[in-house]
Amino acid sequence: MKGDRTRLSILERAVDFASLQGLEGLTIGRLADDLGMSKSGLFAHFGSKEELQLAAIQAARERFLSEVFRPALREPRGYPRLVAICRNWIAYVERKVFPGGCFFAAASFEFDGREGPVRDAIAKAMDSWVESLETAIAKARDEGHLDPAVDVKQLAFELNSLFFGANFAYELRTDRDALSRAMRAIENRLEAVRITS
Amino acid sequence: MKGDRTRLSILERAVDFASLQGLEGLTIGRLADDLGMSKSGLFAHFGSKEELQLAAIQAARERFLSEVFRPALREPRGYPRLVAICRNWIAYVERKVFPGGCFFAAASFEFDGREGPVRDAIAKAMDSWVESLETAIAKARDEGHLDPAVDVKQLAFELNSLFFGANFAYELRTDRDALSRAMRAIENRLEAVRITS
DNA sequence: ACCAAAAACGAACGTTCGTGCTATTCTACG
DNA sequence: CGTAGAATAGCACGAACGTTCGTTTTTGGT
Repeated sequence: MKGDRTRLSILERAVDFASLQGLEGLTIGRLADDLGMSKSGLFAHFGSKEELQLAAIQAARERFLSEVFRPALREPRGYPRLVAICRNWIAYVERKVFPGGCFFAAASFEFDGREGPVRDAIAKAMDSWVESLETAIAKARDEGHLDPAVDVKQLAFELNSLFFGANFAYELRTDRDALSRAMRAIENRLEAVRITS
Repeated sequence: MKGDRTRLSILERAVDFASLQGLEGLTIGRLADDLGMSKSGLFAHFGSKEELQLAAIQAARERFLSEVFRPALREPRGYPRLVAICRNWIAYVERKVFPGGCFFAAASFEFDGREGPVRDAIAKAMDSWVESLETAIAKARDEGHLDPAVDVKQLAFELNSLFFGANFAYELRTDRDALSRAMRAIENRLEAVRITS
């Protein structure tokens, strides 16, 4: 179906737009103009702005997974894979996978004070991401690469915080050193609980 | 002047609104309704929405300083003051000084992809905040409370990242443990470079 | 108590928003 | 090919947006 292809290309642009202007600032008229199509033609693909937002979140998730998470699965289980996830995250900001910086960091701070399905979808996506991080840490521990006493949730919290801090300093403050600083902090934190036999 | 009083009460509400709906989602009509005054009456105080946003940023800055930074000045210079700043930051999220979570974290991620005076004002406010953090660290080092070899910018980056991570987990994920986790990470990080004589 | 100045109001502007409808164009299968 | 059904366009709507303007109310010094 042609509609499916169109829908996908709409969502790709929608995700880019949203990373720059926010999910609420994402507007059907501007998006349609940018794609050279009519408001109503675009609108018909989703039926409501909320559905467009929800679809954009899923599309962003897909892009994120294929840029950050899935490539890391090529690395050996345990510590190497955990480090690869972190490295990929930093690279994902540097390569501007989303032109306005991390889509999910922006969406998280945009919707944390609101209610409704969009907020819930973002919260769910972030829960799933943090959970993946925790799983990667737990696997590294179970493989004997990390101190068995490591606090999995605590470490995942700290790594994720560093990701957000990196995105902030890189995007808003245009601090060129932000990403290397983040990577250094991550490596130090991981080395502290690493077991090298 | 009565106008000054009105202006201040407008800004207090504007800042609360913005922390919930974003600085762009902050709307003159809704704000006027909420305050029981007319759109045009409110508008006249600022002359444009952009001026309202800029004034709201300054008002938020004032609230932040008096809740987080200034109280810490009562603590002795050096390590105690640095820890007080961190503690106050965590408490400031817990006490919901801004009802939608940290105003500046939200504004940073909302405007990092944009251009113009509002973005610049936010960037300036954040530069100044990070600088204050760096100064507090440098003072603690100079007082002999921290390892003289401590990387000031690196440590400030990491502390700030943990603040953002705490706000994220507390507000979006409604993780009750987020703040204690952040505080634990901060304390561990500071203890690692502390000099106890 | 008066009166100029300051503050607030009410109505309207042009624009853009999301959303419905109906008509037209395209697409893909028989 | 032809044609049913999908895809897109066109147009209109009501609401909300920021903004302007002329008028009315309130304020505070004399």
